[in-house]
Amino acid sequence: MNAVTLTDIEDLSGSLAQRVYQSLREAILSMAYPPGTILRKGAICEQLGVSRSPVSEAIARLSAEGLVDVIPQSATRVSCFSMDEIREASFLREALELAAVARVAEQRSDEQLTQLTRNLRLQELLVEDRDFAGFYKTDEEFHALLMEFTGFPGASSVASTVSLQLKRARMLLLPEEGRPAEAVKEHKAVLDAIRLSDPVAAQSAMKLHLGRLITQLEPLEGQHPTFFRTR
Amino acid sequence: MNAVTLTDIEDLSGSLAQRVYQSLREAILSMAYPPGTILRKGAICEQLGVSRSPVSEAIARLSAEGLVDVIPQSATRVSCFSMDEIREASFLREALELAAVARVAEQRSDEQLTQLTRNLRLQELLVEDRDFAGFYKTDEEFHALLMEFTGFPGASSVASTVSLQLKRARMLLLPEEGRPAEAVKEHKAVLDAIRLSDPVAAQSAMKLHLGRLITQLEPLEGQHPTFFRTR
DNA sequence: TGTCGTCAACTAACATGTTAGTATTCAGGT
DNA sequence: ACCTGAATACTAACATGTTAGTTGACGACA
Repeated sequence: MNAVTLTDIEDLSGSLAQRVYQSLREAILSMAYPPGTILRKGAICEQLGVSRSPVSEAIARLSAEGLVDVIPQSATRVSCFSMDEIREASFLREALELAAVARVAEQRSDEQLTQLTRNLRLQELLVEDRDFAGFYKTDEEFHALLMEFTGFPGASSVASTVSLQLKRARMLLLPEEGRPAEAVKEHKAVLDAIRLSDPVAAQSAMKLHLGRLITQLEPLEGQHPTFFRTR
Repeated sequence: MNAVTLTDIEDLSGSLAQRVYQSLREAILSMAYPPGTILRKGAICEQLGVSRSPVSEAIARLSAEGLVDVIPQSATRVSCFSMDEIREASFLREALELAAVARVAEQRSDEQLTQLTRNLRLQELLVEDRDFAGFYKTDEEFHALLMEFTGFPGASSVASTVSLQLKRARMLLLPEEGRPAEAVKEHKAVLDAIRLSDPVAAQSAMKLHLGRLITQLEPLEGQHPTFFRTR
């Protein structure tokens, strides 16, 4: 059991520890390792063909990001969701994205506007083709572009780190008919406000958009009780 | 040379790695290890009387937080400031604190209001006594309280992680006559808006306050060129 | 004298051995 | 049957040994 669910680290670049980290992270975010799964260092070492050092470092990082809980001298398991943490992540993400979108609306370049427009066009095409996986990826890229266009290179990674739990919880959402099309419309509203250099309008459009996600996420606790921390 | 500038890990709690991390972090933030200082794992192990494992883990964390730069297979040094990074940290911090203060203004409890008021009173007393170190600490506590009172336990630590570079750069500021008294006034404006449950006023008061810090920090690049990354 | 290539010394990165704390199991007693 | 506690098996945490990449110094050559 527990066959090779980890992506081979040969395909990745960087230090061993870095590659192990990416492999584990991918497995956790994709729910290949569902919440509660116990991670055995020994098994991971064997599967990936590395020693315990890089695995330990990777797990330490995952622990810092809240993706795993390590119980001292005992075990380390994939962390369960908690609706409180999800709300917290949503709050933090909203704070960052609202600040970003306002800034971008104020001082975007034409080139940046073009890139965003192109991305949005792509979103429309993908939804039309009912390629939801592709849309999902392009959606994330849209938000990442906005963070990048603040001119602060680290902002994007902080935002994505802070919303890791959201990204993971989102995997539980069943593709809801018509939701992607709505999301595109909301993105469009954000982009229109940016085009008009109207930071306030951009913020409220973005706030509306982000509010939808947390609304979708709320009922999850009832639907997947086993994935949530019992209080 | 390079005498015992590290606080003894005996005084701290938690795992060894945790204690080493705290000790190093303290040394870097207090500028006992100024930017550019080369960290030798061997020397640190000797000073603290531990092996390389916990030291490596600690350095990995510091690296993730941007406090040290690791040059693969070669060396690890305390990271230099860059004004771009400082501006980025300021942007991120502002995003988080504005969101927090608005939320607190909207849904604070009376107990929380009391705690903030007590803190502010203490600030006044410390400034009156010209106890600037004490004021500095209470100032940070004020901001930490606001993050805590959002009801999101992790928000406070995210905010402080994000603004680590600000905290460090602030150590370079010479105590400017009258600045603490002004800061107290600005805090007071924030608190007044919170008392009146006026999120918009609270945000603009906070924005004003945080803007002051970055203004003070800007000239630092010229005053301490050796601490800044050369571009 | 200046430049290039080789070599030695040093460091982070990785592998592996050891310790100590935790949880489970199972025997013995009630 | 159920509670209790000692012994055991397992894990993370820590220590130490090994590898490999980088840097800087030194010497041969132009």
